[in-house]
Amino acid sequence: MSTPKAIRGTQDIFGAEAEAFAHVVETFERVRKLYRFRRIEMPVFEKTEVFSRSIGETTDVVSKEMYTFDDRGGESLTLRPEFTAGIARAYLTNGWQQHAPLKVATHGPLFRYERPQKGRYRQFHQLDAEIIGAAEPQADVELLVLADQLLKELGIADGVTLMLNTLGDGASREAWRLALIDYFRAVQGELSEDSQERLERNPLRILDSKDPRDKAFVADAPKIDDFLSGEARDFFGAVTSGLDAAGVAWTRAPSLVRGLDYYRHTAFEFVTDRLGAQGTVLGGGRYDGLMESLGGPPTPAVGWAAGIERLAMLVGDIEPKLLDVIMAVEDDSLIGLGLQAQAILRKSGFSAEMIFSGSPRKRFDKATKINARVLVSILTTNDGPTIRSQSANVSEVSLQVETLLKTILA
RNA sequence: GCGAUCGUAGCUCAGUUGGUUAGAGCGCCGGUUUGUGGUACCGGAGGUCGUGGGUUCGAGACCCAUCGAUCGCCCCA
Repeated sequence: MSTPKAIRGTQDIFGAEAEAFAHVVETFERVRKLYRFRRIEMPVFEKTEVFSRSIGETTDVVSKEMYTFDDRGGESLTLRPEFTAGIARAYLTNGWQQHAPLKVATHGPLFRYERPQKGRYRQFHQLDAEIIGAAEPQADVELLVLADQLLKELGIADGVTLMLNTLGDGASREAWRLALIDYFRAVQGELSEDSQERLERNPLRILDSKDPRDKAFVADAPKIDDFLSGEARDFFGAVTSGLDAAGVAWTRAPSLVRGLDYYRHTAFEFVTDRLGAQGTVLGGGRYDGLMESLGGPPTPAVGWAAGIERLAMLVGDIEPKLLDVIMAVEDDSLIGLGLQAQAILRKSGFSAEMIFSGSPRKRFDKATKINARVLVSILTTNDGPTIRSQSANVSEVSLQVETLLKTILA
């Protein structure tokens, strides 16, 4: 009988990596509460149109990366490739408008059919924070300050830079897009094959091409700043001055664009060079047009998502807290005594583990190999059942543990 | 979807130009020793060499396909 293999691009996370993963999530939960973002839980799948209508039919995510299937009733469903669309749908279908402006946060698995590589998986995990129903630039600022504090508390802010741009309002963005098409079409033959194709589908994407043939032209390409309406310029100015006031460092990235169609105004990425090709660790922006694409009223909103795996890689190994007590039961007739001691210790708030299998003579040796504050052996001596404990360093914990253990045989 | 590198024991790996019964360390199990903060020695279990074809007298090694991993492209968090 052969054992079924895990699905390509999925991960079974264990040990130090799992601890780092949990640390990222726990830190996010702690920080998000400081900013009063409310926790929400979302379904992992939605009707396919939730994503296709909001993210954009022509995007790579929708056109070739979604896990889409018909359920038994013949309805087309899709495993969520991102959080934002589902949250927008929930906002509309649950009447969450009554809570606007609504600050929400969640985290969990997402699914995209991509070629796995470093920091990229088919089932991956993100943190997500959104503010829905707030048109003010202060909402953008709050979200970015939250992101900045999260990275700082994870201890990885030093290697990560906030790249910031504005895409302008709908009209600004469209005028810029047309100017880019004009500009690049003139040199179309000299662009990379990928960019020649992008020219039709998503010309903004040419701006962050890595191909040197494209980079030569990107430098002199039309700048969004020349197409911004006065209102859009003021909005971006308010975001940047807000960040300055809050002490968040940022770098203007005039060619930073977003891959999804719904973004307007503020667009940002926190990037690092420590993760190879997958350098974006947290990204997002304002998506004022999204609610309308789902049939809702015009609703301003901003949000971001962060890759938990990528953050965990930057955080590095997190060692679990040192074990308080390791016990070796060196006599099978005393296992009950060991269980009693273990229960008392754990109920008193100390972590404890017990070795009671294998050769009785080797149990103590095994116990010594496990790093713990207190080493306890339970054995039979001339005085009968005996509990001995010792610790490398006398500490509050070791004293309390010894006191507890003394009560057992007393 | 495209390219490159790689798949040998639970883990890390060795295995010569193709040549007997595929090895080591760690880990695991047992024994002896030691006798209380990581002792030493002896023994044991564990492998259809990712999978399927092919070449050959003979394949872990060579060829093809396939699955998977890794790193890029692309995409994105």
